[in-house]
Amino acid sequence: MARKVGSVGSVTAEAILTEGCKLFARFGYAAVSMRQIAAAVGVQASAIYQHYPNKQEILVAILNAHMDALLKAWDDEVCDEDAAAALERFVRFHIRYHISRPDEVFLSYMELRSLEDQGFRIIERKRHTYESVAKTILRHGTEDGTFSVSDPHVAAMAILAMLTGVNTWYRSDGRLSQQKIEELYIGMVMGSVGLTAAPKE
Amino acid sequence: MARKVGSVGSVTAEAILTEGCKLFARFGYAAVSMRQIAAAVGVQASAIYQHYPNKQEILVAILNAHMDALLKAWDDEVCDEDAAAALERFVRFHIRYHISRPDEVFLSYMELRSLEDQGFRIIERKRHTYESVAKTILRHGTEDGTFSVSDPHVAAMAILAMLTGVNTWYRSDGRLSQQKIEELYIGMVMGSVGLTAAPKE
DNA sequence: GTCTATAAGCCGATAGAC
DNA sequence: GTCTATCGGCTTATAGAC
Repeated sequence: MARKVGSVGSVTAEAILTEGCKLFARFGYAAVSMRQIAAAVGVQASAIYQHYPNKQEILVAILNAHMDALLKAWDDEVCDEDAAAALERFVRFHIRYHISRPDEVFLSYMELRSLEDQGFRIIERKRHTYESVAKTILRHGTEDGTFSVSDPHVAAMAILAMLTGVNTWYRSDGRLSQQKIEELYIGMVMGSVGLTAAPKE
Repeated sequence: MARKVGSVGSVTAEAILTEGCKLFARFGYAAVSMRQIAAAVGVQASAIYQHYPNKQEILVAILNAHMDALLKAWDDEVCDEDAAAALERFVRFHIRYHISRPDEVFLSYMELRSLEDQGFRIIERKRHTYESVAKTILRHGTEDGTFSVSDPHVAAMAILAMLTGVNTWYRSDGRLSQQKIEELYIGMVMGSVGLTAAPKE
């Protein structure tokens, strides 16, 4: 298991995040020891401190990377279109992205409480930025008369919770394909903002 | 702090659940020590073992009591009515009940992973029973033509996630009254199952 | 960059006095 | 029913060899 010779630091640093994410999601931040993470990576616990100053910074790095990747992925996807098409695109994007990273998603919802002051503020702000994506789509669609929404903020929070909830029951070998799930949720989301028919089909 | 004389065991047993719930919700099950719980109750750690055989059983007792109270509260509320009225009643009930017990709700979603085999199965089953309440309302309403729902199971999970999500942002001193929140969510839920107008107003 | 060894302290749980 | 005292084990983090 020793990798003393020929080991590459950046590989270890990356593996610490990958294995830490899996373990934190499975057992909870507080329940996972540095020894457990080290064992999963294939090094001794003390080697971790070459890459992260303490356990807390591992969690911060995982959540930061997740939020940055999420925001970047949406930036790559977004384009100019009407409100209904934008909402449909967002629903598909959110479901697809969140289903593909269940551990990171679970962590970023459940372990915010394990973050200390500065890390908490940074992650919370990035989360808020992502929530604003949904809120902005809903506000624009409401202002131009496409949607019938009383409170865009509440509607955004409701829709985000609904979509993220897929992760609690989705199984890749389950009854429904990802495509089918996207369509079911698009139907419900569109209905919830006052649109009766799906924009396509 | 000692209560050696005149202490009543059942009061301590109850306080352990109350304080344990607060602490577990705030810091996570694994991060809370028996000493912390004991300090919050006002006894020494060893006194806890008079009431619960170990830490795990405290968590099980908290979650069991929560699920039993939730199912009982719905049983007291339910009555014979049409599907739209039943769904509206359920939405109001779920929001009201969950807002009033944020710690228990957070725990029952986040610390399922901290439960060992038997406790997990018991709690999971009670959760499933509660999910069936929503599912049954949606299935009946779909069968009699009230709702337009493609998949009652997915719709139930989506609606439950949306409603439970209120707890992530609700503040009792916030912009919106509980009454107003219920109405906003009823509007969105009704829309998501294909009903355009609210049954009242 | 990773190792071994270790410091200093908290953990869950138990024994026995009152 | 609660206390004090304690056991063995595991924790985060550091020091110094290679």
